[in-house]
Amino acid sequence: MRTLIKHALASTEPKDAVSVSAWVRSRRDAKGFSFLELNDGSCLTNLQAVVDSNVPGYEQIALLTTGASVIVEGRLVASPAAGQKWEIHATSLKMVGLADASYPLQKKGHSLEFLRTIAHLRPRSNLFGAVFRTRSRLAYAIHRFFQERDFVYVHTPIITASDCEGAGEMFRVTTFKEGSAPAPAVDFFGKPTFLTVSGQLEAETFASALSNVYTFGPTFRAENSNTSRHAAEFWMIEPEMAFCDLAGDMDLSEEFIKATARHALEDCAEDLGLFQKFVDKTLHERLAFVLERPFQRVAYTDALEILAKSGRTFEHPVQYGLNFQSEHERFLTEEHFRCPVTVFNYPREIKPFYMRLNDDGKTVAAMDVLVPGIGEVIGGSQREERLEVLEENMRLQKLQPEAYWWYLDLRRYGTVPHAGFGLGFERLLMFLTGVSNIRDVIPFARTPGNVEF
RNA sequence: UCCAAAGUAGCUCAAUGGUAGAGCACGCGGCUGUUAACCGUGUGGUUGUAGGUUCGAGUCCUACCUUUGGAGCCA
Repeated sequence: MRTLIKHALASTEPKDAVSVSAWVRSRRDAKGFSFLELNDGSCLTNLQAVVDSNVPGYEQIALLTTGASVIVEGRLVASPAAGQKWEIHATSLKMVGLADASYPLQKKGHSLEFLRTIAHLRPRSNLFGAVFRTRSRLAYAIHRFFQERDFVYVHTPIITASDCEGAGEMFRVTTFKEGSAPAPAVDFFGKPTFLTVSGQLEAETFASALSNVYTFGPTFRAENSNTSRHAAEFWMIEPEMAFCDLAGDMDLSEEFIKATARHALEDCAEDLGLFQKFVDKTLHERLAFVLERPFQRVAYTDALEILAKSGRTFEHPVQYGLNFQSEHERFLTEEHFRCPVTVFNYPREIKPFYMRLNDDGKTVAAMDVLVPGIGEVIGGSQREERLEVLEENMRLQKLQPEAYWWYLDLRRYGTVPHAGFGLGFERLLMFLTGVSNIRDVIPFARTPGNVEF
């Protein structure tokens, strides 16, 4: 039976018979025997196999170059040399698949740019193995976070007919053949359809029945964004809570960030060690800081004042009614507060129609969580639960209420104050791993002009 | 999309306008409980693409392509 390397390495005693199936990371030949560094992706650390020349299969040793796949059976014993606690002394060696000289991954380091061009092979590298193990563990942690708090997981649709969700350019979905342009009325769905840019509106319907819900799924934006923080396809997490106001929303967002940071530190310690060493020397310090301190909460107008009084000259104006620019967010999180910052109560004009109008009549109950290094990682709000106010908002933003009849129904039948937020999973991963390009935390990145693999 | 920078061997990088090189990878030989093994040796190039300037272009100019960084949009 196959033993995963992570379990072999975690062994507390020698074992007479283990079988390891893995890929060769490197081979070192000695007189009469060879060392094989084996990795099966179950953990960062390799298992060293010692293969004596009289072991069945040794005649193929010269073929076992970096990248080849093998099955090694043998005894797990304490290693006499420094560098590893356990090693396997082979009793049989079986070559499964060769990797010829064109195998592009070397034992030495590669640039992230090069590895992106071989996205099908990069999970075999130390860094990307660590990134994608961490991604998996965090996805699990996120489900656990919500499930433990009695949130219901809702699968909101990928295909939508709402063409004005207000969250960015959308991809068209059609069954029309290339080059043809018939009317949407005779297309598959009988109207224009798109890939979702957010599951929020649908999530609100379920929150209005099941109280606390969340979505966690793929999301699409057709923006021509060429940055290290944007992808055309990404995964978004959107909790939505009934009978909840903005303060409760901010509480949950802070709790969420802290829980995922704690989980990463505890559950992905080995992989985080790699990130700390090779990607971001301040990673542990930053995560510990996030865990220890409450996030700073500052109203939009107060944040404006901090920026205005900073003595800094910013490239973009600091003025009521304008969104914060990257330089402003960076100043707040990286220089002024030096920790995650939650900015709330934004001017009504710069936020979407569904955000709840505050009593001042000028601001809405919106909040953005800004983190050092990444910028905005969470955007959320208390939703407008009053039918008349919501309809007025829609008219102000030139939206047609009829198109949102089902969304408005929530306000007609047993409306409740409710709130939620959206969070980009990849941006969270960037924050928790220190990896600075979104293309390196998603298995196969889709960006303008790039859909290979 | 805008601004800036960069594209040279499979990878990482050198090369005053004057004969394209090194390390690693890979091949061969040697040595060794090795561990990014080591020593010797060999293979490896339409210098991103297309034009232009020049006696001569990897090097200078123009356009395009790609990548990176920053900006906008946002998650």
